[in-house]
Amino acid sequence: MLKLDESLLSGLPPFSRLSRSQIREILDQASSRRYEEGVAIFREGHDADRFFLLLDGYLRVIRTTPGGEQIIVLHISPGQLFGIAPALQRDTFPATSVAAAESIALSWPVRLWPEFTAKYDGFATESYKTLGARLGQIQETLTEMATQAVEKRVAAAVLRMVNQSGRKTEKGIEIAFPVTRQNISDMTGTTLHTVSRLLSAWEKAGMVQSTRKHIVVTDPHRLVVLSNETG
DNA sequence: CCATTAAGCTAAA
DNA sequence: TTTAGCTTAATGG
Repeated sequence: MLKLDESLLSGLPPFSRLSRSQIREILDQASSRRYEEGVAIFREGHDADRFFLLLDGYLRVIRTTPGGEQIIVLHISPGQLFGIAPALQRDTFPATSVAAAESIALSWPVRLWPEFTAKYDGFATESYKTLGARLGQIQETLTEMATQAVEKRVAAAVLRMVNQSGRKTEKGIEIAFPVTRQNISDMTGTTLHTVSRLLSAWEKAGMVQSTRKHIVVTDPHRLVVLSNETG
Protein backbone atom coordinates (compact mmCIF):
# COMPACT_ATOMS: atom_id res chain seq x y z
CA MET A 1 0.00 0.00 0.00
CA LEU A 2 1.31 3.44 -0.90
CA LYS A 3 1.83 6.15 1.68
CA LEU A 4 -0.80 8.88 1.39
CA ASP A 5 0.01 12.45 2.28
CA GLU A 6 -1.83 14.15 5.14
CA SER A 7 -2.48 17.22 3.02
CA LEU A 8 -5.03 15.17 1.06
CA LEU A 9 -7.50 15.42 3.93
CA SER A 10 -6.40 18.36 6.04
CA GLY A 11 -8.44 20.95 4.11
CA LEU A 12 -11.68 18.98 3.89
CA PRO A 13 -14.64 19.78 6.15
CA PRO A 14 -14.99 16.40 7.93
CA PHE A 15 -11.28 16.46 8.80
CA SER A 16 -10.51 20.14 9.18
CA ARG A 17 -10.60 20.09 12.98
CA LEU A 18 -8.27 17.12 13.29
CA SER A 19 -4.61 17.03 14.23
CA ARG A 20 -1.92 15.79 11.91
CA SER A 21 -1.54 12.56 13.81
CA GLN A 22 -5.27 11.90 13.75
CA ILE A 23 -5.33 12.38 9.97
CA ARG A 24 -2.34 10.05 9.72
CA GLU A 25 -4.30 7.44 11.68
CA ILE A 26 -7.26 7.78 9.33
CA LEU A 27 -5.14 7.60 6.20
CA ASP A 28 -3.30 4.53 7.42
CA GLN A 29 -6.61 2.68 7.54
CA ALA A 30 -7.74 3.80 4.07
CA SER A 31 -7.49 2.03 0.74
CA SER A 32 -6.99 4.09 -2.38
CA ARG A 33 -8.33 3.08 -5.77
CA ARG A 34 -8.56 4.50 -9.27
CA TYR A 35 -11.70 4.12 -11.39
CA GLU A 36 -11.93 4.44 -15.17
CA GLU A 37 -14.63 6.60 -16.68
CA GLY A 38 -17.92 4.71 -16.77
CA VAL A 39 -17.00 2.20 -14.05
CA ALA A 40 -19.31 1.69 -11.05
CA ILE A 41 -17.73 2.15 -7.61
CA PHE A 42 -20.68 0.37 -6.02
CA ARG A 43 -24.25 -0.50 -6.93
CA GLU A 44 -27.62 0.26 -5.39
CA GLY A 45 -28.80 -2.45 -3.03
CA HIS A 46 -25.42 -4.08 -2.63
CA ASP A 47 -23.84 -4.76 0.69
CA ALA A 48 -22.33 -1.54 2.04
CA ASP A 49 -19.09 -2.87 3.46
CA ARG A 50 -17.11 0.35 3.00
CA PHE A 51 -17.59 4.11 2.90
CA PHE A 52 -15.76 6.45 0.54
CA LEU A 53 -14.14 9.81 -0.07
CA LEU A 54 -13.59 11.16 -3.59
CA LEU A 55 -10.06 12.52 -3.99
CA ASP A 56 -10.10 13.31 -7.69
CA GLY A 57 -12.58 13.09 -10.55
CA TYR A 58 -16.39 13.23 -10.65
CA LEU A 59 -19.13 10.72 -9.94
CA ARG A 60 -22.71 10.30 -11.07
CA VAL A 61 -25.09 9.03 -8.42
CA ILE A 62 -27.85 6.97 -10.03
CA ARG A 63 -31.05 5.74 -8.51
CA THR A 64 -33.65 3.37 -9.90
CA THR A 65 -37.21 4.60 -9.57
CA PRO A 66 -40.09 2.29 -8.62
CA GLY A 67 -40.98 2.45 -12.33
CA GLY A 68 -37.59 1.01 -13.24
CA GLU A 69 -36.02 4.09 -14.86
CA GLN A 70 -32.50 5.10 -13.98
CA ILE A 71 -32.16 8.72 -12.99
CA ILE A 72 -29.03 10.68 -12.13
CA VAL A 73 -29.87 12.30 -8.80
CA LEU A 74 -26.65 14.24 -8.20
CA HIS A 75 -22.93 14.47 -8.84
CA ILE A 76 -20.06 14.10 -6.38
CA SER A 77 -17.02 16.37 -6.61
CA PRO A 78 -13.53 15.96 -5.14
CA GLY A 79 -13.33 16.23 -1.36
CA GLN A 80 -16.79 14.81 -0.70
CA LEU A 81 -17.68 11.72 1.27
CA PHE A 82 -19.98 9.28 -0.54
CA GLY A 83 -21.42 5.82 -0.08
CA ILE A 84 -21.89 6.64 3.59
CA ALA A 85 -24.63 4.09 4.16
CA PRO A 86 -23.73 3.81 7.86
CA ALA A 87 -24.74 7.45 8.35
CA LEU A 88 -28.19 6.50 7.06
CA GLN A 89 -28.39 3.46 9.33
CA ARG A 90 -28.35 1.26 6.28
CA ASP A 91 -26.35 -1.82 5.44
CA THR A 92 -26.88 -1.58 1.69
CA PHE A 93 -26.06 1.28 -0.68
CA PRO A 94 -29.07 3.48 -1.45
CA ALA A 95 -27.78 4.40 -4.93
CA THR A 96 -25.24 3.43 -7.59
CA SER A 97 -22.09 5.53 -8.06
CA VAL A 98 -20.40 5.65 -11.46
CA ALA A 99 -17.19 7.49 -12.37
CA ALA A 100 -18.19 10.32 -14.73
CA ALA A 101 -14.50 10.92 -15.40
CA GLU A 102 -11.43 9.01 -14.34
CA SER A 103 -11.52 9.21 -10.55
CA ILE A 104 -9.60 8.33 -7.41
CA ALA A 105 -11.33 7.47 -4.14
CA LEU A 106 -10.31 6.45 -0.64
CA SER A 107 -12.41 3.99 1.31
CA TRP A 108 -12.67 2.54 4.80
CA PRO A 109 -14.46 -0.50 6.21
CA VAL A 110 -17.86 0.44 7.68
CA ARG A 111 -16.88 -0.90 11.09
CA LEU A 112 -14.70 2.22 11.41
CA TRP A 113 -17.65 4.60 11.03
CA PRO A 114 -18.77 4.50 14.69
CA GLU A 115 -15.17 4.92 15.74
CA PHE A 116 -14.65 7.92 13.45
CA THR A 117 -17.80 9.70 14.58
CA ALA A 118 -17.03 9.09 18.25
CA LYS A 119 -13.34 9.78 18.20
CA TYR A 120 -12.83 12.62 15.75
CA ASP A 121 -14.17 16.01 16.63
CA GLY A 122 -16.34 17.52 13.90
CA PHE A 123 -16.35 14.44 11.69
CA ALA A 124 -19.92 13.46 12.54
CA THR A 125 -21.45 16.94 12.34
CA GLU A 126 -19.76 17.75 9.03
CA SER A 127 -20.73 14.41 7.54
CA TYR A 128 -24.36 14.76 8.52
CA LYS A 129 -24.35 18.32 7.26
CA THR A 130 -23.32 17.29 3.74
CA LEU A 131 -25.72 14.38 3.90
CA GLY A 132 -28.59 16.71 4.74
CA ALA A 133 -27.66 19.15 2.00
CA ARG A 134 -27.55 16.27 -0.46
CA LEU A 135 -30.96 14.91 0.50
CA GLY A 136 -32.33 18.42 0.15
CA GLN A 137 -30.88 18.73 -3.32
CA ILE A 138 -32.35 15.38 -4.36
CA GLN A 139 -35.78 16.43 -3.13
CA GLU A 140 -35.49 19.71 -4.99
CA THR A 141 -34.53 17.94 -8.20
CA LEU A 142 -37.37 15.46 -7.91
CA THR A 143 -40.07 18.06 -7.29
CA GLU A 144 -38.62 20.16 -10.07
CA MET A 145 -38.84 17.15 -12.37
CA ALA A 146 -42.47 16.65 -11.55
CA THR A 147 -43.61 20.25 -11.81
CA GLN A 148 -41.40 22.34 -14.09
CA ALA A 149 -41.27 22.65 -17.88
CA VAL A 150 -38.57 20.73 -19.71
CA GLU A 151 -36.48 23.69 -20.85
CA LYS A 152 -36.36 25.04 -17.33
CA ARG A 153 -35.34 21.64 -15.92
CA VAL A 154 -32.55 21.20 -18.43
CA ALA A 155 -31.29 24.73 -17.79
CA ALA A 156 -31.29 24.04 -14.05
CA ALA A 157 -29.44 20.74 -14.51
CA VAL A 158 -26.73 22.37 -16.60
CA LEU A 159 -26.37 25.14 -14.04
CA ARG A 160 -26.09 22.63 -11.20
CA MET A 161 -23.22 20.89 -12.98
CA VAL A 162 -21.58 24.23 -13.61
CA ASN A 163 -21.91 25.16 -9.96
CA GLN A 164 -20.47 21.83 -8.84
CA SER A 165 -17.58 21.61 -11.27
CA GLY A 166 -17.38 24.79 -13.34
CA ARG A 167 -13.99 26.10 -14.33
CA LYS A 168 -13.36 29.29 -16.21
CA THR A 169 -12.02 29.28 -19.76
CA GLU A 170 -11.64 31.97 -22.41
CA LYS A 171 -15.06 31.05 -23.80
CA GLY A 172 -16.97 30.85 -20.52
CA ILE A 173 -17.49 28.34 -17.75
CA GLU A 174 -17.07 24.71 -18.69
CA ILE A 175 -18.43 21.59 -17.04
CA ALA A 176 -15.33 19.77 -15.84
CA PHE A 177 -16.41 16.22 -16.60
CA PRO A 178 -17.76 14.48 -19.72
CA VAL A 179 -21.55 14.73 -20.12
CA THR A 180 -23.67 13.31 -22.90
CA ARG A 181 -27.16 14.46 -23.97
CA GLN A 182 -28.34 11.09 -22.72
CA ASN A 183 -26.86 11.87 -19.27
CA ILE A 184 -28.69 15.19 -19.13
CA SER A 185 -31.94 13.54 -20.18
CA ASP A 186 -31.40 11.06 -17.32
CA MET A 187 -31.10 13.99 -14.91
CA THR A 188 -34.18 15.77 -16.18
CA GLY A 189 -36.58 13.01 -17.12
CA THR A 190 -36.74 13.88 -20.80
CA THR A 191 -35.24 12.40 -23.99
CA LEU A 192 -31.80 12.93 -25.47
CA HIS A 193 -33.48 14.39 -28.57
CA THR A 194 -35.13 17.13 -26.60
CA VAL A 195 -31.87 17.89 -24.80
CA SER A 196 -30.06 17.99 -28.12
CA ARG A 197 -32.61 20.41 -29.56
CA LEU A 198 -32.40 22.67 -26.53
CA LEU A 199 -28.61 22.77 -26.56
CA SER A 200 -28.63 23.52 -30.29
CA ALA A 201 -31.09 26.34 -29.74
CA TRP A 202 -29.05 27.74 -26.84
CA GLU A 203 -25.91 27.50 -28.92
CA LYS A 204 -27.55 29.56 -31.70
CA ALA A 205 -28.65 32.04 -29.07
CA GLY A 206 -25.04 32.30 -27.84
CA MET A 207 -25.66 30.93 -24.37
CA VAL A 208 -23.67 27.71 -24.55
CA GLN A 209 -21.11 26.04 -26.71
CA SER A 210 -20.88 22.29 -26.91
CA THR A 211 -19.04 19.49 -28.60
CA ARG A 212 -19.42 15.84 -27.83
CA LYS A 213 -19.44 15.16 -24.09
CA HIS A 214 -18.34 18.72 -23.43
CA ILE A 215 -20.35 21.83 -22.56
CA VAL A 216 -19.24 25.41 -22.02
CA VAL A 217 -21.73 27.93 -20.70
CA THR A 218 -20.92 31.22 -22.40
CA ASP A 219 -23.76 33.24 -20.89
CA PRO A 220 -24.60 31.90 -17.41
CA HIS A 221 -26.86 34.80 -16.61
CA ARG A 222 -29.31 34.08 -19.42
CA LEU A 223 -29.36 30.41 -18.47
CA VAL A 224 -30.25 31.41 -14.93
CA VAL A 225 -33.05 33.54 -16.29
CA LEU A 226 -34.32 30.55 -18.30
CA SER A 227 -34.17 28.30 -15.24
CA ASN A 228 -36.36 30.74 -13.33
CA GLU A 229 -38.95 31.31 -15.99
CA THR A 230 -42.52 30.22 -15.48
CA GLY A 231 -43.07 29.37 -19.14
C1' DC B 1 -45.63 21.68 -25.47
C1' DC B 2 -43.14 17.35 -25.68
C1' DA B 3 -42.20 12.14 -26.90
C1' DT B 4 -41.31 8.95 -30.42
C1' DT B 5 -39.57 7.25 -34.62
C1' DA B 6 -36.41 7.26 -37.94
C1' DA B 7 -32.65 8.64 -40.78
C1' DG B 8 -28.13 10.62 -41.60
C1' DC B 9 -23.75 12.61 -40.03
C1' DT B 10 -19.16 12.58 -37.65
C1' DA B 11 -15.61 11.84 -34.13
C1' DA B 12 -13.50 8.38 -31.70
C1' DA B 13 -12.28 3.60 -30.57
C1' DT C 1 -14.39 0.18 -40.11
C1' DT C 2 -17.62 0.03 -36.54
C1' DT C 3 -19.84 2.33 -32.94
C1' DA C 4 -21.31 6.04 -29.78
C1' DG C 5 -22.75 10.55 -29.65
C1' DC C 6 -25.27 14.02 -31.87
C1' DT C 7 -28.62 16.46 -35.11
C1' DT C 8 -32.73 17.11 -37.59
C1' DA C 9 -37.31 16.27 -39.53
C1' DA C 10 -41.64 14.18 -39.44
C1' DT C 11 -45.56 12.61 -36.81
C1' DG C 12 -48.72 12.32 -33.19
C1' DG C 13 -50.41 12.69 -28.29
